[in-house]
Amino acid sequence: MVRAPFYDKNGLKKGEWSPEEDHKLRAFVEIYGQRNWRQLPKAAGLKRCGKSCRLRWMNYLRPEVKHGNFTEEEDVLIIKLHKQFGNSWSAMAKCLPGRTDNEIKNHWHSDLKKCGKRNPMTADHVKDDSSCPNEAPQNSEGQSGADSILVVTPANMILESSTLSPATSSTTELSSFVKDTYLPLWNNPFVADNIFNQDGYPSSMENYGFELPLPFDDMYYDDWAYFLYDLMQV
DNA sequence: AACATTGACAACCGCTCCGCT
DNA sequence: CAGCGGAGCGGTTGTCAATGT
Repeated sequence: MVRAPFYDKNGLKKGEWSPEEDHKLRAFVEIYGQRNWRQLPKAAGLKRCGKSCRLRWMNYLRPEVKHGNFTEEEDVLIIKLHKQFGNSWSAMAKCLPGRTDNEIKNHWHSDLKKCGKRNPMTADHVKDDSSCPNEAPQNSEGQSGADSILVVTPANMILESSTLSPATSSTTELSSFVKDTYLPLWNNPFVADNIFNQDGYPSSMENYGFELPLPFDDMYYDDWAYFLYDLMQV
């Protein structure tokens, strides 16, 4: 299913990897770690270029890489993420533990793309939905899309709020309590960011002039991110 | 049964980014 | 600040299997 092995003019092997090569690469990386990919093949006794070794490790040999079919949940998430990130496969991969950018890209081109065409409703359904709170695309100025608000949360986590942000979406359905208490945080993301200490746990809110009956006491920053994310869905 | 088409996926290629000197 | 090298990323290709005609 892949290119037959061959040697290029520099004597470097290309094409399909043999089990023996896989074994050498895996053993070497597990002992010495992922660094200096250019030197690695020589040190590991592989007649491959560093790039090829890196790719093989990242996409296939890494223990955390999941092999096998994508689940329905993963499919839905990928469609949502594609709405959010476009073709930033690596960003999408960060939101899908165990899946590589290459896998997602292949899956998209071979399967999900045509699903979107076939069923535009699916695409509409996920429109403007921020499905991954971990990452958001930024332009060179560190901003996302023109109409977006960037919410920087702990650990440099960035939430992109599009038109669905609480400030602009169906606020009528947003309880006044939530609006009055959390929207100031929403609109002051850097304050929100500071409520967490370096370990990712919340510091005292009174330090920042907030008296919130919060779920914060035992709220880790991930929870906080998802809490904001949930607000966006209101 | 033979041939053509499509799907799936590993791997390659070229470009960009980033850190170091 | 510029140049260089390594790493990472996204697009593309090549090949085989499955399916259709």
